[in-house]
Amino acid sequence: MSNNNHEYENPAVTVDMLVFTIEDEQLKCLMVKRKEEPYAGMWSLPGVFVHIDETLEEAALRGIREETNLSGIYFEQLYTFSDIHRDPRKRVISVAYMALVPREKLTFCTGERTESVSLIHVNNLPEKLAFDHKKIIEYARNRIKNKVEYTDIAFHFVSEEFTLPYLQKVYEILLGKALYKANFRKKIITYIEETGESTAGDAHRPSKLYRRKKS
Amino acid sequence: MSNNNHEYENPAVTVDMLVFTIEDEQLKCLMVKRKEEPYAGMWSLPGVFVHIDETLEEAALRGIREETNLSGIYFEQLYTFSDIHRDPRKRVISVAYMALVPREKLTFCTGERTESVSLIHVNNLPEKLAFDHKKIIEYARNRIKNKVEYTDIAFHFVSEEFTLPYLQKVYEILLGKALYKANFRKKIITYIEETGESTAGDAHRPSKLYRRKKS
DNA sequence: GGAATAGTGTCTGTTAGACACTATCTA
DNA sequence: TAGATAGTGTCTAACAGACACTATTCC
Repeated sequence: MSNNNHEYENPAVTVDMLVFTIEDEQLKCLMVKRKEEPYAGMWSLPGVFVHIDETLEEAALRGIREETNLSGIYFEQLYTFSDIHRDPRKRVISVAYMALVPREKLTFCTGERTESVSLIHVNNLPEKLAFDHKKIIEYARNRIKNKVEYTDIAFHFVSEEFTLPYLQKVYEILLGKALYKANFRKKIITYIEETGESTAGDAHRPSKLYRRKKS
Repeated sequence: MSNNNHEYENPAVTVDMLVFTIEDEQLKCLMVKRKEEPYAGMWSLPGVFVHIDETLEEAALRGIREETNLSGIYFEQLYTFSDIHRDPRKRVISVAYMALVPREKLTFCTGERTESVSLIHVNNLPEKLAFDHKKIIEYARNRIKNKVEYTDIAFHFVSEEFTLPYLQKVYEILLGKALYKANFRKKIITYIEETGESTAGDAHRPSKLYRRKKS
């Protein structure tokens, strides 16, 4: 299949997964501590080599399942990274996929090829990450921030039923700025409907629960 | 390098280029008529296999230069397509790049591996295109339509100096709907400045020439 | 002056931003 | 009733949409 003419040698293709969630009022990304070289002992995004008989989406889901229990989640293709020396071993082109999940849906476990798995606060990343993964995470961070403004991706971070104070908090975390309560509610109210239920038990007024409107 | 285990066989990687421009008040895409199998005689996007020692961007520019004179143009990565059988020969993953150019900057010539090169009206594509290129073009068409609303990509279709009536026409073509002249001007005026020149010679009021503001 | 296109003024309804207010829970 | 958080009413300025008007050119 390969020969000495570089025109006919194929680069390897990987998929790197970014699983984002919100925990402790912070945007976090699932990362794994590498067991093997290169970058042994460093944090990296979970990733897999793309098999010859699977699509990128299938590879992405396979990668996610190695460390988590996730299925039926929202994810989208982010960008394809191709710097020549992004992997010190050989030429590797990586397609990044981004998943957004509510914290309650996510449980994770250490995979075979990893030392540990953890949720890393995106605004407080370790100084050095494996490969070009810092760049990839920053790219994703930016995409999220932008899309929050003109799409409904923020809803992927909350469960089916949610309170408006919490949804607002999510928006504030993703946008990185405070919002006016009354204005936020006026804008968001058209996309949601009351479930009829409320939270209760705290020493203050309970908040109503909402779900997204189907329309 | 490769063996019988499919886990270690690499898919081939190509870059497909979409060069968009506006001609005769229509959005058009540069396409080539294929000389070789597969899909000989059919229209397809210009594309190249990615060399082991070049980035995707470098490959994209190389692909563009085979049929055009373009350099220093605007282009962005569009999406990576990975359907298993998108290429009947073998497994090929393709990264699509999209370039936007004013018609005056573009000249093109038939490359070595192609029968002819032409600008195809995007709203009136041939019934069948090679590979999954129809899907790719439609994806790009959508991206352009969306980004016109919240970015300044429309400016890439006009030359450095332009009239407001023409710029409005470009917006209308990209959005696929008519705009009110007064409202369009009010919105766009903050991003541009007069050159001091005007068009002239027609049997009507000449229009002022503008350029983009740097700020 | 007439045909044609360039360019402006303005009214209206909607929305973003800011802020002050009222409501409901538990201890 | 105090403390805490949920939720509402409203003013203002900015903006989008719609439309009617004026301006400049060449014949």
